[in-house]
Amino acid sequence: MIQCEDHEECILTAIEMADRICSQKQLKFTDLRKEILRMIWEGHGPQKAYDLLNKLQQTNPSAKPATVYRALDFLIGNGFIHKVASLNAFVGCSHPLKHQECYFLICDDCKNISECCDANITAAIQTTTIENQFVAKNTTLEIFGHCNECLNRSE
Amino acid sequence: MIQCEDHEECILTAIEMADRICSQKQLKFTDLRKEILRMIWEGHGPQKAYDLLNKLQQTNPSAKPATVYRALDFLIGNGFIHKVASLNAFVGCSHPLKHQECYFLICDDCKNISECCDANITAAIQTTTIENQFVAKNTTLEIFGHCNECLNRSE
DNA sequence: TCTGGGATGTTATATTGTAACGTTGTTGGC
DNA sequence: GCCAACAACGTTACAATATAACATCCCAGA
Ligand SMILES: [Zn+2]
Ligand SMILES: [Zn+2]
Ligand SMILES: [Zn+2]
Ligand SMILES: [Zn+2]
Repeated sequence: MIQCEDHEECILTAIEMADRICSQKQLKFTDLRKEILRMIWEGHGPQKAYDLLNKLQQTNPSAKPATVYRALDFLIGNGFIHKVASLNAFVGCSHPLKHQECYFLICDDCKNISECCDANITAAIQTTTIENQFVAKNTTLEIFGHCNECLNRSE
Repeated sequence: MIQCEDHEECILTAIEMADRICSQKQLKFTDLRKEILRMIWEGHGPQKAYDLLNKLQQTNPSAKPATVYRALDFLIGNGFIHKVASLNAFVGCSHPLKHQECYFLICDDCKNISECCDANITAAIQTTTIENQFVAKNTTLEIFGHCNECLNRSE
């Protein structure tokens, strides 16, 4: 999900954005890919591949793991979703054109996940990679802890 | 591995350090746990659980997945190794007392992995988490790309 | 010596992800 | 329109990663 007021609206926006980008880039935004993207956005947090498969099988009983994983590959490859490596789960990207690197805050309690793609972090990482004479291609930053809502609730 | 001149020396140092810390903390550094830690350090990069199991079975044919995973849990829990989430692999920690959070540079070519636990990155992350009113407990930062050696070699 | 709890053994199973190959469907050149 | 090429998808099988549950062992401390 990632911070929204009207989640239906939020889902639609994400799908329309993906639709537009696919048109521009001549990518095939098939029903299957759209359906998987919708299901990822519908969940309020990281979605697991086999949960997506189970949901998909309700409307498409012949769906198989490869069905889901191929759609996920497409969506990841084109920046519409991210894989959360620490969770083996997938989450929608709220700004698929802006960047490759997304950083995440993930609440251990409510599982809410939000992107926190701060330029200062990017700069600090870049400084360190340069110091280490390393050419970075891809960065995974996943910060686990407790979100404000859960902290307040537990007081 | 992580930067060393004499890797035998490097392995021994890591094991002795773990031994000392376990004594101090009254932890049981059993033969099995020591063996798994040694095997992780012997590899020059992230080690996979089932590769460790295969090696272990050469001397301990009755070893099972749980055998390895329990030792890994102990080693992770006490900071002697880290899990590299993006790779489903495990790597020795070069400074188990210093911190919980280790950042990694991982070469896509040679698979060499080095810790890059820079304070500036930590500070940048902290600033962002505070801005987001988030209390961080655990951070995964894995930077993939190409190391200096591999860049030079390919020129 | 007894005993409680941690470590390990053992079996089974859950979860996550890919390989390989066949079929379908679209698209663009002829 | 026809056909070749290629991408998407269907299908089967399997590989790779990880955990649950319960039994047994073993040692430190009462
Ligand atoms: Zn994103
Ligand atoms: Zn929360
Ligand atoms: Zn470390
Ligand atoms: Zn390299």
